[in-house]
Amino acid sequence: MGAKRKARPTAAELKILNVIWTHGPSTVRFVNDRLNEEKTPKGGGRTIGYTTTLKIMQVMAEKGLLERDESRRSHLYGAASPQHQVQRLLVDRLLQTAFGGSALKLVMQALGGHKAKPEEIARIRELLDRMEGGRR
Amino acid sequence: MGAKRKARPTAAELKILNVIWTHGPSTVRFVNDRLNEEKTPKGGGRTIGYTTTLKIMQVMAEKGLLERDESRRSHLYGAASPQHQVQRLLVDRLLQTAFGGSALKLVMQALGGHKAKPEEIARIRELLDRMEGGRR
DNA sequence: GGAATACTACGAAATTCTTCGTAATTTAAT
DNA sequence: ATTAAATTACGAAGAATTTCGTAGTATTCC
Repeated sequence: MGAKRKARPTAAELKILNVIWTHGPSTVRFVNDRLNEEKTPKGGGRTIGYTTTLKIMQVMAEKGLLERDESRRSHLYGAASPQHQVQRLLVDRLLQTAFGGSALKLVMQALGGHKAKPEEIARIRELLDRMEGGRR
Repeated sequence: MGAKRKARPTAAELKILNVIWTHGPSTVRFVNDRLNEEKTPKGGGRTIGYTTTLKIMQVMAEKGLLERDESRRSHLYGAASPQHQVQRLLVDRLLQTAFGGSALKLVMQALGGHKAKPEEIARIRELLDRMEGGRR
């Protein structure tokens, strides 16, 4: 057992995880560049310092959110848990803290505020069918 | 100007909001009692101090999350925003930070991990029907 | 080799969140 | 009226998060 705690990623940590989930194991430099190339529609176009990203990623490795490969000069950090697992954790957390455990209400909120594409709606219907039918 | 809109409630603040959403405008004493009467199935049954709850609620009033009625000796705190509005905010935030804006994926996660009751599934179908413009 | 470059390690400041202790004030009890 | 109880105000400590600066170490380039 190494890093199996229920570490909940913070906002900054999630941004980093998103980069790594998208691009795979990455160096600090790469992640920092991705974070900074985001457009800032609002005035605050502040760039994140390299050592800031470094530090957070080091902390994440300690927490068990990332795994570090030190075999090369520039360490490679990979996600310790797959994206869907962390998403599940966050959804469950939100479910408990803000929706009293009612997945239905959460779903209604998620769908209610966005005009889902017909295709998405179809996908959800399929999911519902499968859940109901019990076969799969 | 004093009450800022964008205020996102923290974990502790959300617990307080849940009490107030459920019971309506409440005193600090009442909220604190509700928070402490929760059973802690696991070891850490530590009680929250009265002044802790008081302080957080005062801060929440400053942030604009709660509104305070000082007409009586024991101040009454009410929610500044309806539950659904805050839920929407939190869902949107999660959508952006962890699901890349895809409501579909969030919904799949929310539904995937829970055996929804047939009734809930039916409700969601209704919602989908309405989203598609009533016809189908 | 020596200078410039790139990266990690370390520590600490700044912020926010959470927690209380203490003092002051008001209400209730005796 | 005095004492006791309850409540608010204030401030501050502790913890977690986010931010860097500086120093040290390795790599690359004349």
